[in-house]
Parts: sequence; structure tokens; C-alpha cells
Amino acid sequence: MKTFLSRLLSRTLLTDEEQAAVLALRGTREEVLPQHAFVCGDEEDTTTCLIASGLCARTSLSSLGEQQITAFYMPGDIPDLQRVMVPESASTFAAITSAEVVRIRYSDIRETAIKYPGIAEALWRHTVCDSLILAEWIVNIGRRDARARLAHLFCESAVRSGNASGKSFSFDFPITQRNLADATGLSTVHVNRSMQALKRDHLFEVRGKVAWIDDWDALKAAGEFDIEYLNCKPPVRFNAMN
Amino acid sequence: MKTFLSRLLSRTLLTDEEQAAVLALRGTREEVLPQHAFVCGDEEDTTTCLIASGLCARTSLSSLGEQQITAFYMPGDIPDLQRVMVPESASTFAAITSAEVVRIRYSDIRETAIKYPGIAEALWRHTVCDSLILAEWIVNIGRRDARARLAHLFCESAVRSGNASGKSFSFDFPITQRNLADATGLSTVHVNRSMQALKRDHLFEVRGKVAWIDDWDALKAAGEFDIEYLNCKPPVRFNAMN
DNA sequence: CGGACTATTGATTTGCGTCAAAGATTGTGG
DNA sequence: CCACAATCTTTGACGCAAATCAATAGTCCG
Repeated sequence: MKTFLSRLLSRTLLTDEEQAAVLALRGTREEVLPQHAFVCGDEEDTTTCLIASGLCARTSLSSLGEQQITAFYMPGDIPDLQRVMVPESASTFAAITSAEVVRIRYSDIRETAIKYPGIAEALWRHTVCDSLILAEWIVNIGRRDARARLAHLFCESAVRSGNASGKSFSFDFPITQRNLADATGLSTVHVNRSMQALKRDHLFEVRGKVAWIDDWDALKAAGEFDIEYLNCKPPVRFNAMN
Repeated sequence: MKTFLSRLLSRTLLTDEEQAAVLALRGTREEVLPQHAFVCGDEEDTTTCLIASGLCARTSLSSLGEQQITAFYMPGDIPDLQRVMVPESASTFAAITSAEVVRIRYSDIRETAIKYPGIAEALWRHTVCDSLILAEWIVNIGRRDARARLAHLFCESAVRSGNASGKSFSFDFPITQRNLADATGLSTVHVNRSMQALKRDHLFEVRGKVAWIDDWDALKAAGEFDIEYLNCKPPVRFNAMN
């Protein structure tokens, strides 16, 4: 629950009492194997899943059995937070790495949000930030070629990993080429070739589950990446802090 | 403000007092010409725009000057509602038809939401429903071919127009082929050819700004359209109605 | 050490983009 | 009410980015 709280605090100011209320949330822990799905959004399920560790993705299947990843989620995220407001919006998720998820009843989250307006604000802001990323993905998939599409995704990953600084740096990158293909709407073969091109140009490289960025500015340019949409602003609060 | 209220009421139950508070919101009215942009999201702007009439779209420009539409908005929608929570998330919108927008200070909306938890809930739910559509668009653009992509968009439009019922029906459709190309990530030429294919198969046709659907089930199948994500559920409320 | 993913490579095909130009609509002002 | 401009739609020819198919290497893990 600690990671969840710090994720909320990164965007919204919370009182000590509210912070305690977040930490008081309880759920049941669950292990998920790498590359396995873990929520099929059945009707009876009344829980939300907090990612405690590992990297996960929201996935949708097209009729031909092709997968599309619509978002990545990191520890502290609740990928189906939207169910607090729209319970019938079920989705499927997959663990990229091995992961631990904590299933929290969404009615518990809802009650906490009703009791503490600051928490409601934090959660609402969280869902908004999520949707800003979704809109950017539509632009990415709809209008950029393979190279730029991948570069953009790598930039986003770099910033969200929290390691983006300086001209060159590295960060954990457990995402397989198949996952990248699912996220960008490309084929695995073409992802492979495009990544080789990025490597050749000394922009981006993956060696053993670690990503290496040589020239951050050049990679951002290649992906037409504008960091704004990730909203890395200091935390705010509009509700009164009584 | 009436259309806005009824849009909120379609998903969330509000008390009479809350309804009055929504109707009490004030803004300045503005006309927008067809196919013209109308919010460039400059720093100083502190307003949100409610669509009073007309059809609008959220647009993003790629570096090559190509446009991507990430969402369509109808009367009663507030396309940049997210700014209530994340004010720096500015975007550009374009009127598809001639439109009237009402600029409301987002601080006004925020204060109303703080005062009336039911309104906060309604707005939060509204942003969630928006983002469900965004996720579906990612799947559409990422994994479906031109024909299915267009069919899916037509299905969504049909449902959101409120006219979808029976085997065949029609509804207003002022969206040009260029707009469709911008929304689906295709070229106008290919949109044209794909629409001719849909017409040949008696699935979908546009005649003079009116869409005609001959075989609703077949069109849904062609677009792999599952109405669930549009969340056409009766209104709910989780906050207490004191 | 063997089985199952994951990555890489080459050959071939195709859906879709681009370019270009001709009609069809629509809207505007004289 | 017509003329003319602007936008939208349609068509054809051509090229290319990316998909598909298929097979070979790595790599990880029990």
C-alpha cells in the first residue's frame, strides 16, 4: 500500500489522516507469472488490483486473436481504478514480469474516497493522468511510423521509470519485442528491425532487460516526444485541507 | 447548460439541489466556424469549453503537420473536463460542424464539485467514460484494418447519436472523409475506397451528411464492435444523497 | 539437457500512402 | 440567383512501409 500512497502523493497533497486511510486499505495478495493474464473482468469480481511489484499491461484481444496493449502499469498503479466509478468496465491485464497484485474491493476504495475528499481528488486526478497517456498513444499509433512509434514509447518508459536525466542513462526494461509489437500495433518482425535501426543510430538499445539511452535529446526528437502529457508537476490540491 | 446537465444525469443521479448548482454555472458563449480550431490551450486560459451545439473533435498535430483526432464530442460534453483536475493539460479542438461553445472557468466547476460530492462523482465518472473510449480507439487503430476500423467508428457514432435500434436506421453524420482519415489514422484516399467497399456490401452509406445503416448486426460484426465499452447503463450514485 | 519462449534474418506479398487530376458539393458575395 | 472559390469526393497509377511466412539462432528456466 506504501507504493500506492506515494504514487498518489506524487500528484496530490494529502493530510496525515488521509494518508493513514490509504494505508489502512486491505486486500488479498496474489502472484502472477510472467506473460500471464490475471483479470478477465468477470461479472462477479468486485475487486480492483493494485500492482505491488512487477510490470503489467492492459490488454485487449481482437477477433483474430491479436493482442493490443493499451497501457503499461507500474508498482503503485491501480490499472482498473476506473471500476471504482464504472464497475462494469472490466478489462484484462497481463504481467510482463512476474508480479504481485493486491486485490482490493472497489467498494472499500469508494467508501474511503467518499469519506476523504482529498483521496477522491487524488484518485480522480490519477484517472485523468491515465487518460492523457491514452490520448497520446492514439496519436502515436495513428500518425507515426514504426521507428518514431517505438522511440516515443521508449521515451515514455524512460520518464516513467524515473531515471531520465542527462544525455545518456539506463533503466530496467523487461518488455519483450512481442510486448512492444502488441503495444505499438506493429508485428514482432518489424519491431525487431526498427529497434536495430535505433541501435545503429546510437539512440536506444536493450541489453539483457536493461535499456540504454545514448542520446536522450536525439531519441526524444526521433519520437516527437513532448514530456508535457505525462504531467510531471509538483503535487497540488484543490479541496480544502481541513 | 441544460444539455450538460442531462449528459451528467444519463450516468449519475443528482439531487435537485445539485442539478440547480449545475444549471447555475455561467460562461461566455462563442461561435466556431466549421472545420476551425478553437482552443489552442495557451497557458493563461483558465476556462473549459462546454459544447452547446455542433460536433467537435479533439485534435493533435504530429510534427509533419498531420492531424490526429483522438475523440469526438457532442453537445453537452466538456472536452477538456480533465483540466478541472489537471489544468496544464491543454489540447486543441476543432469544430466539425459550426458549433457554439460556452467557456466556463474551470475554477467554477471545481468549486461546485467540491461543494457537491454528487457533482464530483458525476464529473469523475464522465472522465472515466471518456477514457474507456480512448482505450477502445487504441485497439481500433492498432489492430484493425481500414474497413473494420471505419466500421467500428461508425458503430460508435451510431450508438452515441442515440439512434441505434432495429436492423436499419439513419442518423446525422456531418463528419467528412478527411475527418475520418484524421480519426482513424488512414489517408483520405483510403478512407474513400474503404467506404465504397462498405457501401457495396450494403453495410454503411453516407448521403448528404446523413448516415444510413442497412444491416446493424453486419456492421457491428465488420467492426468487431462490442457496445459494452460505451457504458450505456442506467445512472448510478455511490455518494450519499443527503 | 531439453523444452519453451525470444530474437534475428531473408524472401515475398500486400495494404495503404502518395501524387495528381478531375468531378461534385457547398458556400459566399456581387 | 448566378458565378466562382473553396472544400470535399472520386479515380487511376505507382511506390513503399510494414505484414506474413518460414526457418535459424539465442536464451532462460526447471
